[in-house]
Amino acid sequence: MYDLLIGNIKELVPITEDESKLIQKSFEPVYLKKKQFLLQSGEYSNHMRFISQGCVKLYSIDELGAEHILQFGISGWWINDLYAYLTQKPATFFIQAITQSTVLQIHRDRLDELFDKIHMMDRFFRIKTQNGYVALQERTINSMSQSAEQRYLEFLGRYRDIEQQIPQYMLASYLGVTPEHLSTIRKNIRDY
Amino acid sequence: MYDLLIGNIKELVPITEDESKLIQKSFEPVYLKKKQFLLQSGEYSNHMRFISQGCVKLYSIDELGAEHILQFGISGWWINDLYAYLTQKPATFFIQAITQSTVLQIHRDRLDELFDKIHMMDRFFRIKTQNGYVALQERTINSMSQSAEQRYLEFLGRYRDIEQQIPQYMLASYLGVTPEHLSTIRKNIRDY
DNA sequence: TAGCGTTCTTAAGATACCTTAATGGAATAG
DNA sequence: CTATTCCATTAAGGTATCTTAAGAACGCTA
Repeated sequence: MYDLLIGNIKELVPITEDESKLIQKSFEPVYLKKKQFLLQSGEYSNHMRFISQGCVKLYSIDELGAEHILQFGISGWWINDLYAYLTQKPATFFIQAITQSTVLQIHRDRLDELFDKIHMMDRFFRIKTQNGYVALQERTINSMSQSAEQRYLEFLGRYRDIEQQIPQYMLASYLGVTPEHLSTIRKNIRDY
Repeated sequence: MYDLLIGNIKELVPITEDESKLIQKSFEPVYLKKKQFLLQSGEYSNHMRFISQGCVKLYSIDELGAEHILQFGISGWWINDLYAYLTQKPATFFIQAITQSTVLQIHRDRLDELFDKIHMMDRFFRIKTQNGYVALQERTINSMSQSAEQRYLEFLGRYRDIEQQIPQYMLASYLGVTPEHLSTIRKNIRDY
């Protein structure tokens, strides 16, 4: 279970065997059933989270009660309400399991200890965050310059592995359209 | 000129006097006239850039020739086509001075040296990138859940210092609406 | 101070996407 | 296995935003 996590780290930075052991000891597993919450709006987010298995979603609910999915997470991805984690303020997002999932999480205090002991942990999270930033930036550009149909097709091309794990109305929420509209988009594509 | 840069770093992580000197030696100033480019699409982005003075914009141009502004940068902000910088591929974005500006930039090779010599530099960019990620995430949520008028008002509340340095059509591009539409939004607000 | 390019405004018609509502099929719980 | 809830589809009418076009205001520069 920890292999995926350690592999994820070693992919980007070198760590020693001892450091690897220390890291593993700092994470604890969380088992989630389908639809179970890992975090709810209003709670404090004191852990960094790595998805070992399954599929989860990060979303917010606006004043009108509508759900907006910011991010999906599958095996090998990190997920968090980063703002809440960093500021130690109550979360504004929800994190919920879409399928039965296993998450490895580390408490902020443990992680801060690792940051002080292991230079490469700072580097690892620097690079990870940079990559996440770039991906989010590209999504922003796409949502500004592309039609819903183009965004749908691009999502399919890039994340077919996620598309197969989620219901269509969640993809609609991620793309920023109504489920009805996504349905007509798909119909238009079918009809060429 | 370097005071703002060093202050920006010391705000987040502790560095020694020697390290501060080393950092300053690694950055070089770039002076930009109004409308001058710091980076153009197709070029390689080999520097991390800190805006010491002035106002610049980071934008892309889509297939239809329309400009989409991803980020403004003013005094004290970092700006880059991070994807191009990290992957060493040709840039897809432009960075252009809106007003006469001074930028402090560091070459990737120098920065990588700093990362190896100074643990706190990795931490500094980790935290900076995390903060940038959180800000971008909030912008994403806003563009998904709010009307153009709400986004305009929120921008005014948050970045009035930027709004005063840029023409309105650039703000329209940043908000993801046409200049004409922003104009009618403003009219509606005037008329209560 | 005149002239010219740049930016902002206004308005009419077009379009992408939303809202609501109804239906049938698929998944899930008892 | 059946009832019930959840999910995808379709369609009609509505709204936010875009496109196009024109003129007005602003700000350089000669």
